[in-house]
Amino acid sequence: MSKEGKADSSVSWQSIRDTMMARIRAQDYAPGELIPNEVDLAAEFGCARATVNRALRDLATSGFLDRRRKAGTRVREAPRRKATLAIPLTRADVIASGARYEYRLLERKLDTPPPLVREHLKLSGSERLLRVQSLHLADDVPHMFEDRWIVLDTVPDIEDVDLTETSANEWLVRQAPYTHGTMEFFAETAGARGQHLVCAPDDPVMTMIRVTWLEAAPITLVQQSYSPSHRMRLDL
Amino acid sequence: MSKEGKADSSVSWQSIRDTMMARIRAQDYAPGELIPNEVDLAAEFGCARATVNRALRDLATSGFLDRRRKAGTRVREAPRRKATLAIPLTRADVIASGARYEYRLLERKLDTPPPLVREHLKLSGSERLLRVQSLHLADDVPHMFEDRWIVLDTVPDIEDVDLTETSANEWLVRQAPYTHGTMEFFAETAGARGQHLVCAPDDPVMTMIRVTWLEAAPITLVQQSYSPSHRMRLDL
DNA sequence: AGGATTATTATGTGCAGACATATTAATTTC
DNA sequence: GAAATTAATATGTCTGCACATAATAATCCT
Repeated sequence: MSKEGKADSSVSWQSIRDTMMARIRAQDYAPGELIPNEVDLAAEFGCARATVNRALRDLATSGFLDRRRKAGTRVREAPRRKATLAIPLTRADVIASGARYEYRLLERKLDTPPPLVREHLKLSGSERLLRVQSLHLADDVPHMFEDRWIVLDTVPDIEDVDLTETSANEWLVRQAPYTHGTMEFFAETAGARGQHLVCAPDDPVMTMIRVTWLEAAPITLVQQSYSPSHRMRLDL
Repeated sequence: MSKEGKADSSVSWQSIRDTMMARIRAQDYAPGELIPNEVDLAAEFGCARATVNRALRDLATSGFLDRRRKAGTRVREAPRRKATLAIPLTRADVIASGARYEYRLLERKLDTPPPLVREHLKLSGSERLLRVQSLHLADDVPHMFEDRWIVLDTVPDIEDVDLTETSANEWLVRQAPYTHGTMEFFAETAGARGQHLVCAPDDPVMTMIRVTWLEAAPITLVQQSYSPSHRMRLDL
């Protein structure tokens, strides 16, 4: 009983968020229904409207509330909850799992892309492309096979980088920030990659294709195939 | 030339965020380095500190900046960009893709879970479980096969729901909000599910296992296997 | 010198007030 | 009665100020 002079007299936006979240869960506010407006809630909680605003804004970006000016705030009927999937940084992910990480450059050469890659990267045909294939291991076991195409017109500097030590991904993440991109996940058979991933050609593997852009200029397309035993885990 | 009296005199937090983002991209602030503090930036932009704070906070949650009290704000060396993966609401997803959605209940019965399911849900053994298998179609083509276990002790109400019309997922999303959960993605062979997904037993399919909880009580475990042609797409 | 104590500083957050903006509701006009 | 105008309202955001908090830097004491 000592320092309840000031800080305790005001209410934190987190506590309001938690209280409102509990009410939504308990269906004190029915799904689809309007909740009290910010002024009323501020009066109820005994705080400024800005504090309520911060709490409700947070719940809205988390997908539990829908807010519109004048129309008010209502509880989402089917809360669209999202898991955040961080773009894989294989080295960090492997080390975080407690395993020893190793990277092996398999091939690096200027190459002509197949039609599918050209289409993904929206290439005109005159661009120079660097193709890099590599293998990432966890505790000496093959973890992921990577086949990458890099548009040298967009990131010319990478042509002089030694990719035997640093993976292309790590260099690009640091040196070539992208503005946007897309990811695709699907299952397919290992095929020839089974050789690198130490599995049969008809074993199922999870493959991710990622394309990144710097505004309108394509940077890289990478296809990563994970070892059959790998599972991608996400928290909700 | 009319209404530049007031609104224009203040700077929006979005414009500050965009300016700072451009500087990070252009490496005006080097990776790993401190950027000016909020007071200085506010002076530069001619706005209140709170406005700068909002902009920088946004960039921090997007993964481009690291902020610590007293230590200041610095540019992340390897920005950990995240894609938000919304939990699949199959009906909405199929319809959004422009296809006709159809749902078929295949089986619904009280059943005893195999050890793997029991382990995932941390069951003691005394719980009653409802097992629901269903097929979701897009334009009359099998899209996803679902095998679900529902813990009736946690959501007793679902025992009386007619699951021939409404899928268990849609009911649960609306009626049984969860506090947290996990998702796992991996590739496997279709096996017996090939019968429902109209593919060979050794065709590779992408499977997701999702477990959700209401505090410490398990709600449901669902295993969804997608048609071999399906690709999960995300924007970055 | 080493360790404990005391400033100092940058971010985090709260408040009251003001105006902006998007919508919806009410009202007027034809 | 339909269309156009006007009013009302809830959220969005900015300002200026104050104090809280965490972490570092400086200082003091032995």
